[in-house]
Amino acid sequence: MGRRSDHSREELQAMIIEATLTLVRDRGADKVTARQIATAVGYTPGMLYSVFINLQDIFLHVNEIGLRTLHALCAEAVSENATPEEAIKAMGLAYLRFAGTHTHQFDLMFTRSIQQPEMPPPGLDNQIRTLFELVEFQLRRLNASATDEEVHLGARALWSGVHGTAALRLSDQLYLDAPDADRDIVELLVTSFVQYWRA
Amino acid sequence: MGRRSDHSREELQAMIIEATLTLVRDRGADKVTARQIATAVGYTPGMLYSVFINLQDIFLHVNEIGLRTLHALCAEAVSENATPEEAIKAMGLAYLRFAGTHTHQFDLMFTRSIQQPEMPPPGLDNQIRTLFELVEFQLRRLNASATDEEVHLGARALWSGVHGTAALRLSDQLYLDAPDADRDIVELLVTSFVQYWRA
DNA sequence: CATGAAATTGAACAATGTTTAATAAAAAGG
DNA sequence: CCTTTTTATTAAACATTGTTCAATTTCATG
Repeated sequence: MGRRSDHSREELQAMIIEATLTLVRDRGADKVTARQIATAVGYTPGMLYSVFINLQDIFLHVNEIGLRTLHALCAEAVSENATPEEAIKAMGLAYLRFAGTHTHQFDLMFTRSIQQPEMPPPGLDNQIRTLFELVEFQLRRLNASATDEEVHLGARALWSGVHGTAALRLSDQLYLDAPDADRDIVELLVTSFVQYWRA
Repeated sequence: MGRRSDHSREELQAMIIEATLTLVRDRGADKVTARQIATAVGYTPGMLYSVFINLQDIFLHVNEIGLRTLHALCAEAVSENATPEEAIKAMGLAYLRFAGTHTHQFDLMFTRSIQQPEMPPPGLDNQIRTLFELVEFQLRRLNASATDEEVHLGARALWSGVHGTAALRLSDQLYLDAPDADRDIVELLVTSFVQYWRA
C-alpha cells in the first residue's frame, strides 16, 4: 500500500517519539526494537527511516523530552520562599527522585555508552546547560562576591555529586545500609558544599 | 575437527578475557562481537559458550580486571607521607585519570545500561566496596570521632562526586571552559568536603 | 480521467548472539 | 596396538536485529 496520509510528517514524528518513550519506560531502551516502535504507531519499520535517520536519532529525541521534564521537576521543586540551600537540596532530591521513578529514561539519558551522534538535535546541549544554570543561580544568591568562573565550577562540582549519587545508586553500586540513604548522601553533599561556599 | 586440547579450561578462560579486554580497549564494548573474540583467540564462536555463559558473562569478568587496576591505581596514588586531604585528592585524580585513559573500559564498568546479571562473578561487589574503604580510611584519619555510619555516608558522598565528575566528563556533559577543568572540580569537591568533615 | 508525485510497504540484506548435531581427536580399556 | 568411550571443537543453523530500496498503492494535479 502506498501513501495513507492519515498523518503529517510532524504528526508522525511526534507519534514515533511518544511511542518510543512509553516503550523505553516499560522495558528499557535496549529492549526496544525498530519493529516494536513501528507496530506501536501502526506502520512498518521502513517508515521510521523516512522521518528519522536511525534508531539512535529517535532515542536522542526521546532524551530531549526527558531533559525537559527533568528540568521542569527540578525547577518546580524549589518552593517560593526557600533559602538557596533549601532550593539546592530540593533540586538535588528532585533529580534523585526522577532517576528513581524514570529509571529507564534516566538510564538512556546518562548511563549509556559514549558515542557522539553526527547531528545532535539542536537544543539538547543548551538544555543540559540550563539545568546547571538553576544551580548557578542559587550559588550566586548565596555568595554574591563569587566570580563567574567560581560559580561555573561550583555548580558543576555540586551537580557532579548529585548525578554521581543517582548514577551509582541506579546501578546498585553504592552499597547502602538503608534503602533511602541516597537522599542522605545528597543532603550531606549539599550541606558541606554550601558551608564551604559561604565562607 | 574435535578436541585440540592446546589449552586447559583455565587457560582458555584467561585467553578469552584477555582478548576481550584488548578489543574493548580498542573499539569499545558495543563494537566487540563474539566472532571477533573467537578469532582473536583462534577458535570458533561456539567455543566461548563452553567456557562462559554468554557475552555479558565475559564482559563481567573483564570488569573484574578493570576494578582491580582502578583500585590499584587509586591506592598507588597516595604518597607515603601524605595528609588525608592530599591522599583523597590524589585518589580522586587517579580515578579521573583512569576514566580518561581507559575510556572504553570505564564506560563498560559504569556507564552501561542497568541489568543485574543472574550470577555475578564472586568478588565483584567486594571489589567496589574495597574502593570505598580506601576513602573511609582517610576520613577516619581525618576525624577520629566520626561514627561508622558517618564515615560510611561521607565516603559515598565524596566518591559520588568524583564518580559523577568522571562520568559526566566522559559523556561531554559538563560543558567546561578549560579542557582539564575536571581536575579542578575534583579538587574543589574534596577541599570543600574535607573542610566540613574536620569540623 | 489520466498522469505524475509521493508515501508506504514488503522483501531482502548483512550482522548479531546463541544452540546443537556432527565430528575429530585424545583417553581409556583390553 | 587396536577398539571403544569420552570430550573438545566445529560447522551450520536459527531467530532477531537495524537498515535499505525497488515495487506498489494512493493522492494530487492537469
